[in-house]
Amino acid sequence: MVSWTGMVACYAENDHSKEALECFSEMRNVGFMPNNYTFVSVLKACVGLQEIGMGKSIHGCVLKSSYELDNYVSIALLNLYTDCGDIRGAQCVFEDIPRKDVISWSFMIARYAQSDQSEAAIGMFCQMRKALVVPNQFTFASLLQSCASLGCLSLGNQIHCFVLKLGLLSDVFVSNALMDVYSKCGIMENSVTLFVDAETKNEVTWNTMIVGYGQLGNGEASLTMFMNMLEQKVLPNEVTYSSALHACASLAALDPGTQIHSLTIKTKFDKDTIVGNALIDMYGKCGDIRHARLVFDMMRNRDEVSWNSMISAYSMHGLASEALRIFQWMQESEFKPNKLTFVGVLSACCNMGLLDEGQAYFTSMVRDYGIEPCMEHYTCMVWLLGRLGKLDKAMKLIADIPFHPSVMIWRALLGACVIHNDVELGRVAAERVLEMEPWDEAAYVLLSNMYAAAKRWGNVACVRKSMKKKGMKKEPGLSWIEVQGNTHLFTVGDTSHPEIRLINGMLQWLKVRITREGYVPNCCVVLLDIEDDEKERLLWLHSERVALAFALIRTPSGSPIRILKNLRICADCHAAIKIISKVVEREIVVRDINRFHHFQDGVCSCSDYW
DNA sequence: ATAGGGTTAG
Repeated sequence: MVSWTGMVACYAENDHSKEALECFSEMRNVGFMPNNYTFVSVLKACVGLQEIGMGKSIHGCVLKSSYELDNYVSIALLNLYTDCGDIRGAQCVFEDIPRKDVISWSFMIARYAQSDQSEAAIGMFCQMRKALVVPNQFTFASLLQSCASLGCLSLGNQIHCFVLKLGLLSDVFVSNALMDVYSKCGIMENSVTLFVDAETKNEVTWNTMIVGYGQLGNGEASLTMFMNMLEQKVLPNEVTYSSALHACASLAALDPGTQIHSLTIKTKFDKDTIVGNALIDMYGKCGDIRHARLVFDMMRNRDEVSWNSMISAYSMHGLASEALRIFQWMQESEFKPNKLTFVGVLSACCNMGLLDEGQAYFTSMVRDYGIEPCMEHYTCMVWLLGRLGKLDKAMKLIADIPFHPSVMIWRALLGACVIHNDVELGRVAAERVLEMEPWDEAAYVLLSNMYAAAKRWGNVACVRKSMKKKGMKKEPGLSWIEVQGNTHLFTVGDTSHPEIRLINGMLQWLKVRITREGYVPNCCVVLLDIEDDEKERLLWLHSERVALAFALIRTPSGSPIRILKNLRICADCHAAIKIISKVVEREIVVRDINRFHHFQDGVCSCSDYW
């Protein structure tokens, strides 16, 4: 009997699952009784072959055998059930274990945590404590994972104390998991403390910090962590690279992003699907749509995220036909469009004002793909209708939304009202926004702009007053560019730059040149109660123009210029930059709060619809 | 005699 068992075990251990199963059935045919070790080995082979049915029949054998459910066999069974997604089956096996030890408890907690059943994982831990079983580092690592995904700080603190009491903080898995809890709860200070005090650090330790900062929107800190990690000679893995690229994307930092891309090529991590997806996203968000597409084309193993990222990237750049071509191609591939795919597709239509197409995709999404529209889909449709001036239809759509409209929906409607000067509806939209987010300064500013456009200066003053009462200020218009690794930031009428005299000279020259090409200042965009020549002067102080002038001085001729700004680009700057792109023969990319504009040869990729 | 469990990402 021992030799039969030894054979089954040997096969199972060495990845010969098929032979293990054959050996097991032969053993039974010749009438030998399997023991615990035989069961463990053959169950392992079943999991390896995904032979769930076989596994369950062996479970039957185990129950019939004279052995009481052994802890080793029970773990093998738990593994079998959870591996085929039958966590309830596993729970039943677990309940029948006569003497549950720390390993069986920890196993169940781990599997609940991994299958997104955080509450169940925590429930198991409570039962475990009632059963007076002492948890170990494995238990805590899993428990903390659930705690992190729930973002439950009070529980995290309790577990932290417990960990300290048991002296388990020195375990790198436990301290990593605890750091993650604090970062998911938004308390990076605590994560930093743990990070600094950690006895042992591995690449996961660093990744947890990089990801933590990234998810809290602190791209700079995330990138700094990444650079420190390189300095400390800790080897990055695919998680590191994808997260660092994500930070670059959030900062629209093309240079660091490109450098990290080279690092991934050197280390071969560029072949990783998730890193590839992060590269598409990074290039897209940094304004380099051609490289985004290049990465997409070179990818060996795309997943749905790759397709979605490419569609969204094109959409962000106003290249609706490219976005829709990728969507078409996706449908011909093995991947099925999901919710996020349609967010990309609809926003592509939205960015180009393709009303019929947008409506058709919206209908098809529900009818052909069975996807229930979510808030993002409705936001696209409201903006699509509203932007085209169909404000009543947009309003009707909002009324038809089966759930409570989010602040994004009202913001979209408000934006459309501003463009079409619908003061009354705009006021309603602004009120809704401010009900939900009383500190939304953009809503106040848009409302005030609308009143100003209608020359209702009394209302303007009123809005300004209520802002002042709350101690809120208008978000200043900012533009920035990256030149040789340095970021240069400009505000409206900025005179603080050391090279301001050169910049002003360049602006003067540009003004003369584009006036000769037919530029006429559009003073309507200056919403102040002042004279036209003063308005004209103010237009030339807009931050994007100052940034552009600086870029023309400080970047090599012929290279593309990338400008980032925090607000929507104004109509006059748009007109001016179009002509400038022709005069200076440069490609000028401007990313405003919503999207990218590619100016070249006197035209913009947005076809003047934005 | 011998066999079992864990963290990070789009």
